[in-house]
Amino acid sequence: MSNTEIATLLNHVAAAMRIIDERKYYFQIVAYEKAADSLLQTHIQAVDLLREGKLEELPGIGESIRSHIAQLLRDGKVPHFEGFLSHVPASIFPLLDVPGIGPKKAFKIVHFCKLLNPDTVIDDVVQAAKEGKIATIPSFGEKSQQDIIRAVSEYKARSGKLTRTLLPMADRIASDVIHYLKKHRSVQDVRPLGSLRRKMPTVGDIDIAVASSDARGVISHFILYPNIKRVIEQGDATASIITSSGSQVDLMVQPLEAFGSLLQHFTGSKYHNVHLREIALEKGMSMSEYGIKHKGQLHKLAREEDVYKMLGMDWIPPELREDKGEIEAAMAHRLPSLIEVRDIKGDFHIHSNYPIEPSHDLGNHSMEDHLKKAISLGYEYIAFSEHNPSISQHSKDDIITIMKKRNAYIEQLKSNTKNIHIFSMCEIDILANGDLALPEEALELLDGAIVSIHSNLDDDQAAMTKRVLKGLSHPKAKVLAHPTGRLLGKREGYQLEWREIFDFMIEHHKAIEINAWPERTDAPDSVIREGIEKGVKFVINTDSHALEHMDLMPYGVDNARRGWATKDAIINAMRYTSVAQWFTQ
DNA sequence: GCCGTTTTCGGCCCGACTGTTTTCAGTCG
Repeated sequence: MSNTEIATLLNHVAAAMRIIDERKYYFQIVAYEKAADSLLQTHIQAVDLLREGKLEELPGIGESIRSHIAQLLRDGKVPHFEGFLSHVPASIFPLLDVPGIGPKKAFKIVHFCKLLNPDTVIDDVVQAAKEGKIATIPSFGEKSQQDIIRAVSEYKARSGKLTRTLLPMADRIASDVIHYLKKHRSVQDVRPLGSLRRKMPTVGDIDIAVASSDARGVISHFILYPNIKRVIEQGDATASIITSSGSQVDLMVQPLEAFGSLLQHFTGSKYHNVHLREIALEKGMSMSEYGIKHKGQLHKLAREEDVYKMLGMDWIPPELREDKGEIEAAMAHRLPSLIEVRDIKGDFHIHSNYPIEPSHDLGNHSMEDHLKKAISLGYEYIAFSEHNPSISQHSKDDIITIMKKRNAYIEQLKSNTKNIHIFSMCEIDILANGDLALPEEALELLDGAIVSIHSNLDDDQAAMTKRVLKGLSHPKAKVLAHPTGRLLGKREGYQLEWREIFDFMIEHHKAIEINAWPERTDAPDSVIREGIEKGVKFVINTDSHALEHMDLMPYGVDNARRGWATKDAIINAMRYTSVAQWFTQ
């Protein structure tokens, strides 16, 4: 049973408790929801955490929920959960995915209209609305009836698609809106916030903050944005729209003197903010997007640093604001000094168009072009890492010939190139049996190899771990690329026994890749964080198949920062001589 | 149900907006 499935169940139990008696169960509800979020945010499966006695280390999971999950994984069900779930029809749960419908509304609809089939309830509720039945339910009216029809239609239009947007696309949408907002004369500052500012790999709603003394004017301007589908809501200081591309954009406006508080509030995350406000309470303060109240007086804060300072802690980089220990670290003045884009001195994962005759895709541009680009990025070194020659279409001797020729080409390139160092690498498939898809004689020609899984992705965890470790055991294998194989919104990827992988990496001086490709962002931040704590080294690579892909490096750095990476944990933040030495270790 | 540099008991964030309400419930972030 996956973390996603367990989280869904916990959320369902919480929803049932809200319906049964929200006041009575209030703190259990909050606890269950937090535990569910916590499970969704880790890439390590609950069953593994449980086996290692580490499930309770997840924030929001204590003795009680741990034992329920243990029972769930053992027996497939938990009587304590079933007790709550039996009080509500199962047909309410699909409705909870429709924006604007929460547990209470879902229950009323299902109860009054007698819609009891979970498989058809989404369509049934639209039918009931069209027949005018929804408007007759107490506390519902004509408007809410129409809202439900529209909400379901929007929900169905995007079902099956990625409901969150990849970070670069969200960046583009945000910058269009920001460009438009700046046209309003009262706007003094505009910033993208929320998960966009925290650099999450996928972004839900796009949050934007504006500093202005004319909130109404800015909001009137905002809702006239040209690429708009509809206005969701509009108030005195906030508004939300849906763009024609289907993205929700939330706007908040505050005067410049309170902008620091707004930045802090709107950046989140939810649990980071909740934790900060609890600390404020302990200090006799109360904080919101308007400022910090202390002894009856509201202190408006123009700078975000001052919000944290007033609470007695250091400013926290947005990427860390997930309530995963960053607040404690900030209070102790022990926040890590995170890696930055300017620390990056090279890129190891570049697919040029050199005719290596691979089974996977070749790059679009020449090695020479990539070198120029690397120099323009200020790199000290670069590694070429085309896929190995196809083993199904070449004999062993063919492959060795191709690789010798490539090696000679790279040697020639080296002798003609100043200002940057070149490493000769390859991205080599780890075959189903754990062997590398390149003969020994060809491997010896390389400075090092990137190894990765591209086939038989459904091996189970133990088998996949064994396979990866076997692939990594060759002395030339230095980097494990995109180590979970996930593609955001498309596939989950495979599971590895991370502790075993980490130990092996440390002992044999190898590194795990942080793949900057936005659809991958692989390793995931939770894996990076745990690896970093153990002392594992990482490499941030773009996996470029074209020149412009080399510009994706900042997304890799973002993800490394979310994993609490400092520059001393990143191989390609080291100087050339150190990297060259690392290749020989 | 979780959690701890005042606590293993007694706390538990803060606000915006909408619709159907005459003063608030539900949803969202």
